Amino acid sequence: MAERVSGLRASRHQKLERLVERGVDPYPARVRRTHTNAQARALLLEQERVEAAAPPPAPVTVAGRVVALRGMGRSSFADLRDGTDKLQVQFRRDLLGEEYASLKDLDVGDFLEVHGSMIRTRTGEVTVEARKFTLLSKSLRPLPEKWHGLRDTEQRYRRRYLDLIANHDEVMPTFLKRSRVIEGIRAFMSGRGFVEVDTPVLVPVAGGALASPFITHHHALDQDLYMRIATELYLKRLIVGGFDKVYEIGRIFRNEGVDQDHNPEFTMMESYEAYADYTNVMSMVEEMVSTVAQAVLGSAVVRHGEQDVDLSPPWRRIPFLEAVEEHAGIDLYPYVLGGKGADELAAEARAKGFDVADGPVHRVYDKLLSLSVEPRLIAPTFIVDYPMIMSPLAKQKPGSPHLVERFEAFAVGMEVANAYTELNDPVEQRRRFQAQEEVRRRYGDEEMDRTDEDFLLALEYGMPPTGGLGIGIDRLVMLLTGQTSIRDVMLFPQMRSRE
RNA sequence: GGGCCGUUAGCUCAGUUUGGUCAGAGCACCGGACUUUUAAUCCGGGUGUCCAGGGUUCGAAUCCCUGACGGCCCA
Repeated sequence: MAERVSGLRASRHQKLERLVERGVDPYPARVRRTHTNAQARALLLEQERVEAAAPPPAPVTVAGRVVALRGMGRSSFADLRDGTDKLQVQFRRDLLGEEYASLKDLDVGDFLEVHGSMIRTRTGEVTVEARKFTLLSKSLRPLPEKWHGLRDTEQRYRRRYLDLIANHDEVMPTFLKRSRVIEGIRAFMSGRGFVEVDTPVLVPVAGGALASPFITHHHALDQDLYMRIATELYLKRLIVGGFDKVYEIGRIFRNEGVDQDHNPEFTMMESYEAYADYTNVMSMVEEMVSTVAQAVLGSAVVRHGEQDVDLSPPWRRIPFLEAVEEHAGIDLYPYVLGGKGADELAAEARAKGFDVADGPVHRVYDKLLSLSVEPRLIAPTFIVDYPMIMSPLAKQKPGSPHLVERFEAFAVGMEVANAYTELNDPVEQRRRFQAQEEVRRRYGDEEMDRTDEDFLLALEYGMPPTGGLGIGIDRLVMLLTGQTSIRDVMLFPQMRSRE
């Protein structure tokens, strides 16, 4: 029973019916491809290179999507695209006979298998001269326009497959690079002796970051569970268990807004290295990012708007308090020492023209950093030594009781990494969690770290001094591909459902 | 959460200021011509829930209200 279709789609359905009437299977199960488009092209080039007099290469069978059709009467051309290349096909009535007429049931968007010889046309185009062709899959919808592609951002994100087809040359390379960035990170980490692990996504306590979790429920256990907001606390349990170097690349879920560099689910790489501290991690990050850039782009220099940004080590290192002092003109030291309070700081910040709300002091610190410092950090920069209140999982900096050994890495005005010398003192860790709970109660702020008793128990068994790292893969891909929206480096960014 | 902008044919977009030959163009598609095209070309054809729902009006794509979705900026 055919779906009732109207307008532009009707003609494709009519073609489909004609094909079925002729006994053609519009969706056959078998493909007899002998060469990818790239291989077929290479075959001809190789033959031309070796000797013009050499025997012509044997016929090939290629397959792909018809992305262009040019009818010329007794001869027609199609462009066939597979995952490797685009290849022209010529159909000649004198070579195809009766079969030539069935071209009229072919549409742009159909998948086709073509058997024929590799030739060069008079204009020099490498071409398959068809002797036989078989429909592999009938397309029932017209594709977006060939000149402008698909411009509507909403459609590009909601129907990414169309974006990939219509804007192939712009969009596909970004996602291929994304894949190679992740490969590059794995190679780098593996080369340094790190072991890749998988830890739970569904967790009883959403800890390890200052963020709101998604909540869900397990029916059989009759227990609420959370989607992880970090992998940190599980990876540290593994350090307790005796892994010296572990990392995980995985999806993280944070119940927060959507904007140009936030998506509720995103990909993070976290690593933990025993017997290391945050200075070792800094060196590793510099090296990793420039190595991956080199591997994926062939250069450690990326383009950001009008300027070149060199990712080669060493990166600039600026203490947190100095950075805020320099860019915001506010001396945070009295606040960090505890002499002055959060409301006073918020008032001072507002007096300097920063739009910050009253709230927990760590929020004001964070706001000042993101308003005054972050946008100016175009060249890769480490901000180091954060106020302790912002960083409940980081170890105190020796000699600076209110600071911790923490850094964040910034580039092109965006945070890309966060790392600590990990706090491994279980008594102190409990105290820090309690301080977080305290702030949560006082301000009703869900974005505070949560006490994870099972994690504290693990720490009590003893964790070696450890350097830990979290690096946002999506943002790293943005940095390396020059994209300014996280949606353009995620295949399926979060969108509101349409009703 | 606030502000601004957008939503019209399968796609890319005009048309909204000033309500009335405003249902339009290009590509795509359909019919015809064409044996070397590659944004093929030439001739003919408009295929539509103007985002949705209310309202104003003799008359609404256009003005007003509400809502949906998206983008950008701010928070």
